[in-house]
Amino acid sequence: MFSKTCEYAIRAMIFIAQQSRNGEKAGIKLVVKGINCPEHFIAKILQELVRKGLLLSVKGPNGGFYMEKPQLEFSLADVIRAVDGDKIFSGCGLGLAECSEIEPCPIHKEFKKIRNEMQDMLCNAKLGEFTEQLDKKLTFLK
Amino acid sequence: MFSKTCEYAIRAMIFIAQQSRNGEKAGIKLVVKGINCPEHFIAKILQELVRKGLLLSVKGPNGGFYMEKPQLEFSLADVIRAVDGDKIFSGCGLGLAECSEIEPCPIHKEFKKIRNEMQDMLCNAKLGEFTEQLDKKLTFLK
DNA sequence: AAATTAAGAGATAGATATATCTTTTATTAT
DNA sequence: ATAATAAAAGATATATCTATCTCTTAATTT
Repeated sequence: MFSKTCEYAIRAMIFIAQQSRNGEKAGIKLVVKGINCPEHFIAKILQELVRKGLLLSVKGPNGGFYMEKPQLEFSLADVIRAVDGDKIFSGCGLGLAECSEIEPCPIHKEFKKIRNEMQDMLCNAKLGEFTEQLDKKLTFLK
Repeated sequence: MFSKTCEYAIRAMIFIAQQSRNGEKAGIKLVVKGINCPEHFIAKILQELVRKGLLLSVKGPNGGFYMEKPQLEFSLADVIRAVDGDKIFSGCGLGLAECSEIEPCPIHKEFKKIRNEMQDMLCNAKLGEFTEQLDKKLTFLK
């Protein structure tokens, strides 16, 4: 569904959101421990997300990645769009370049319905929303 | 969503189903014209689908790919499973190996719902079902 | 039987995604 | 100021996906 990059990104962002809501910054090694992923790879991804403003960071001792109110309001859809672009939300299921209402592929309508549901779900899922269930160990990131 | 391989496979299979229902075999060049894809690449894919029994073929003059009743009954889900495996139907949205009801990722439930809808849709879409709308040029494969 | 046609099979090439390594820059603490 | 820390950046390696090429095998037509 999503690229590996995007999966790591979502998990890391939810993890960092959790840490941030609990008043902590997360260094890269803590992120790796928290979501179980390759260190250098997630580092690259987080760099990109910082550059795009979805995430904050500070260098040096006690540095790390963190979020403030505005970042905690970003949705999973925002993360996905930043990493994978929006082809998952808008592209044709059968890969047709010209697929549209006017020139639809055979599953255009059905696909659109499901994609819209997915998009709604992902747009409504804010990064800061997952903290409690994670703290209570009702859900997991690794 | 699906791999390029899978997109080509679905389009080719729907195209061949259309030809078959209209009493024709489709050679590889006709398939390429019908769905606009790389010739050698789709050839490989169709080989595989023949091997797996989702498609029939004959060599030599007037040969080509075709389907009979049983093949026309296969669903898009069958094609997808043959090409991409069933990770799309069963894998965790965030890539967790152990994700399950017992140890769910934060979006397990929501994802499952959408995936199930997609699976239903793809299981109910039989290859032989698209012929009429394609013949009438209400839908398109390229 | 010979020539032609078209799929099957295997090998190779190119592009993209995934992962790792090294060096640099910014921040903090001493 | 200096040393230590941690992210940023750039370069490189590996794997997988996508695409192409060549040769072989099977079937048909003449």
